[in-house]
Amino acid sequence: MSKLQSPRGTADLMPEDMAGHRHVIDTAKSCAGVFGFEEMATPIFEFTDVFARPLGESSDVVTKETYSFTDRGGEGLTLRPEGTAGVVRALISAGLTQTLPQKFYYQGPMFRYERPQKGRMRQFHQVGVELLGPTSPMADAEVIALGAMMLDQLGVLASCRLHLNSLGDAECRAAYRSALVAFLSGVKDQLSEDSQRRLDTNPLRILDSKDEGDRALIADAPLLGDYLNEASTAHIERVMEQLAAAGVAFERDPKLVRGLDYYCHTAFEFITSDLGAQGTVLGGGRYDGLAETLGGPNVAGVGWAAGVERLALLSGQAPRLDAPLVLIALPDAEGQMSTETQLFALANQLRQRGIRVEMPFSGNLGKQLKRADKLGARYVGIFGADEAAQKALVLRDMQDGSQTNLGLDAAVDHLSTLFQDQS
RNA sequence: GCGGGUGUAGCUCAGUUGGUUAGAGCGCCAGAUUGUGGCUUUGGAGGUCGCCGGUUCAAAUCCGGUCACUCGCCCCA
Repeated sequence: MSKLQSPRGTADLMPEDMAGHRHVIDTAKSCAGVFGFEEMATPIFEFTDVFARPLGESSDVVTKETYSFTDRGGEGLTLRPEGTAGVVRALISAGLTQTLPQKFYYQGPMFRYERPQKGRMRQFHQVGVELLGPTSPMADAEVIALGAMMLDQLGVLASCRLHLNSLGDAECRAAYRSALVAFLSGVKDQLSEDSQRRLDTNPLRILDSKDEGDRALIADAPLLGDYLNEASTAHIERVMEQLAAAGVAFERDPKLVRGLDYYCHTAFEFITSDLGAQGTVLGGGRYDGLAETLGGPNVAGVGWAAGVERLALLSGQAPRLDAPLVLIALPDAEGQMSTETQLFALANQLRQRGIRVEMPFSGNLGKQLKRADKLGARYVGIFGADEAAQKALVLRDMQDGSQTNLGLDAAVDHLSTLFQDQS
């Protein structure tokens, strides 16, 4: 086994992996397009503040999961751990806050310093969408419907459940938070070690604890739903109504809390049971305060991100290259390889018409036919001394072994139609 | 950062109570077949047994450490 390895938590995308990856990205992009989301990209690193401020100084993502460094000019930079903050920053930078709404789709690598396990890497990839401007619940519903369509087209929706919750606006979220902290502080001694720590850093997260003891305590805790004000209740009800109308199945999950500070109102996750502990396949929510936190104007927003690796693991087979035409050159009458040069010219003409053509680089006829078989070729063209004399190409059908002669003049047109019919 | 599991050929894996030259299947290369693939058959290449140290006459095997991968916790896509 070689000692040469990529750094921990990173992985090469070899062709078979890349096919699955590409399939997810292409599907996401085409679904986004139907909803009017156009692709954009932001830098892979930003000034550290871009992530530190909106994500919450104390959030785990910022305190222990970022790849941060100082560059040669002394700037504090951070490899992006998620996409939303960068997109909103770009919106503000470009002055697009004057021309709302804006709908963006993006895709690319993200970086989090974590212990890797299945479906969790230090460099991983996300596809995401952001809908900026509208405060309407329909924006939430639109974004969720888009996510559901993408998952459906990838064949993973059926094994996912959509969990939906409202975190309320800033006002009722704060009220609930203090009520929860008050309750939990009373039983602090009985909480798990992790949850005692979370009481300070992210108390809402305790609702989602996997510790048995915690779960029992939480059963009596105040519910977020009881603290929602009228506006917040109306908002989430409207979202649920529209999702139902669009045929998107969901379940209200009062314990769903997202880890990043900037979320408000609608929060949602599509969760699968097929990926061990890393069940969240797509997650997002509304983040109305984010733009202001970054120092921009007040711009509402809602969006989600989905893990490309996780989706690729779930969605199975992805399209690969078409079966090729294999052209085999044999020595001409003088024992030279002028045949190869003629075939190369033919290959190029066919390639210009979009046909995949392979010419083995060496080997006798037997070897090259074997190679053609491995490449999955249905048709093989053979061209040697006899064929050169007749100005013809032997076309072999690998399925039944039959062979026909094809005049060189007609070869390009004939093979073009043959391969177009095939696909 | 914390716990569990696993490291033997390119891949999937055997390898007995420690014993002499470490195996199989698949894959790869070549011959049988110098202009005809798949099937068959014969042969071949490919291994610091993750790494370092220890115990022993003797270590892939036992012990310690370390690294990597993996599963779970934390957190999240």
